[in-house]
Amino acid sequence: MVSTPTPDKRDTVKAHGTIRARNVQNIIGAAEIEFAQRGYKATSIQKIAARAGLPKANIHYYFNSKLELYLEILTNILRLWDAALNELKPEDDPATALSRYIHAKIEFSRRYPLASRIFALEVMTGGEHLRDYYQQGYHTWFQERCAVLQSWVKQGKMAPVDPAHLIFLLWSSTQHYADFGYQATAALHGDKQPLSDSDYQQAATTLSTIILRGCGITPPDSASPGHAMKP
Amino acid sequence: MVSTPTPDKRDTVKAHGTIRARNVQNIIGAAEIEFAQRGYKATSIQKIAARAGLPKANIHYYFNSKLELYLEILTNILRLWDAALNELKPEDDPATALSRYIHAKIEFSRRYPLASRIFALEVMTGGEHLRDYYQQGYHTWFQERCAVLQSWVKQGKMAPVDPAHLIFLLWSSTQHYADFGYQATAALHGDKQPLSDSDYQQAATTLSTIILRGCGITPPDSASPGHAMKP
DNA sequence: GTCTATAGCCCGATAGAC
DNA sequence: GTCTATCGGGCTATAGAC
Repeated sequence: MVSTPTPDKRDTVKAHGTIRARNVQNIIGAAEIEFAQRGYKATSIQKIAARAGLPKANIHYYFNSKLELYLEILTNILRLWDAALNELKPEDDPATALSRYIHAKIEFSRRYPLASRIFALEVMTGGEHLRDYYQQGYHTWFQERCAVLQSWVKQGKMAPVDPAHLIFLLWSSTQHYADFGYQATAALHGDKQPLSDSDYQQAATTLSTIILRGCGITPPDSASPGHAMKP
Repeated sequence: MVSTPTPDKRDTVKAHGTIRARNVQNIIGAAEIEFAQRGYKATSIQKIAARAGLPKANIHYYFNSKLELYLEILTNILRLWDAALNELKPEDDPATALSRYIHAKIEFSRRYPLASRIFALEVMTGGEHLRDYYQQGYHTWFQERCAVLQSWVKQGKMAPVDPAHLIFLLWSSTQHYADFGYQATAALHGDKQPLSDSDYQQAATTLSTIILRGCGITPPDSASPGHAMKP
């Protein structure tokens, strides 16, 4: 899920970097599982090494420290994280744009629950390693995203709702299926069988239905095209 | 926030238990802060003792192990956690019942963010200490709660939506302000000033508006009493 | 590039003086 | 009831043989 870190000794060895790349990927994959299961501090390099099938000193060979490995993973998550929201534009039709956004986020929860959980654990434990990220223009970026939703309200495309809290609603309701997947499974199925594809589909359509109607938007594929909306 | 654990030596000392009770409360309060900040495994007894202003051996005097102290706190949270949802009854008017539920959960996030975060961290890291709780009738309890919402649908009190996913939506959207409070603060205010009372009010009214309208329910205090609803 | 051995630290838990 | 001292163990990180 990431490019190779600082290359070294390009000349002495054959060095197409294939061994390095393979090991780095292996370590990152194992680390994602472990960090998602316990959070940064409670995860030991020993466990990561065991999952990767390597002696733990090898982790230190590719990543100078536990923190460096963690930041490598966390930074990659952040890069992906806000991409979806950036695609919302003032000229969009909110019916299709919001519905697509909800389905995309649910799909993200289904496919990359580890990334979602690593991010959530980081935020919930104080976001110590996100301080720079949040202080470098995050507030203004968020305001710009709110402005897009606000422009839909002004154009009469949706009912007047607080854009910031609507965004929080979109985030929380969709990420719930990754972050609280264990609870959702226990509630829905009781047993250990994980959430099925149809569970995720049902989640996406239910959320779309409620949130779009809640914003006074007629769903794109809905049956009743003439549902009224208050100014 | 809890009763005293196993009492001992009731006879030899004066023993109104006032010293014990005070120390236990002090330790639990400090432990809640620490567990909420880092999760169970990453929290050390040393940190708890430091925050409580005691030598760490004293924690072991009142609680035999770190796990016992943690379970004491976690169990108390669980006791409170589902009380609000249990108050929803088939004969209720969903407009007032759901609105009240949303406001109550937001208020809970505002007043007890530590409890919410401890619970969330526990679930997200696999719920190792919740296994008994989830396996002892949790599934059937959840189904009963869904049945209440389903009865509202059948009575024509609200639009047909999947009750389970509606409950997930209610949980996730309200707990978001406790669990992701740090992110919400960064997004709304940029600076370090925490979420204000008016932020929580705005959250509650926005969520109520969207979710109730999304379920085809006319808000209790709303202006238009005749808003139509699909069967 | 790989792996063993170990230094140096912090942890949970306990013993025992006061 | 309180607190110091300490044991045994797991941790991050590094040194150095192969």
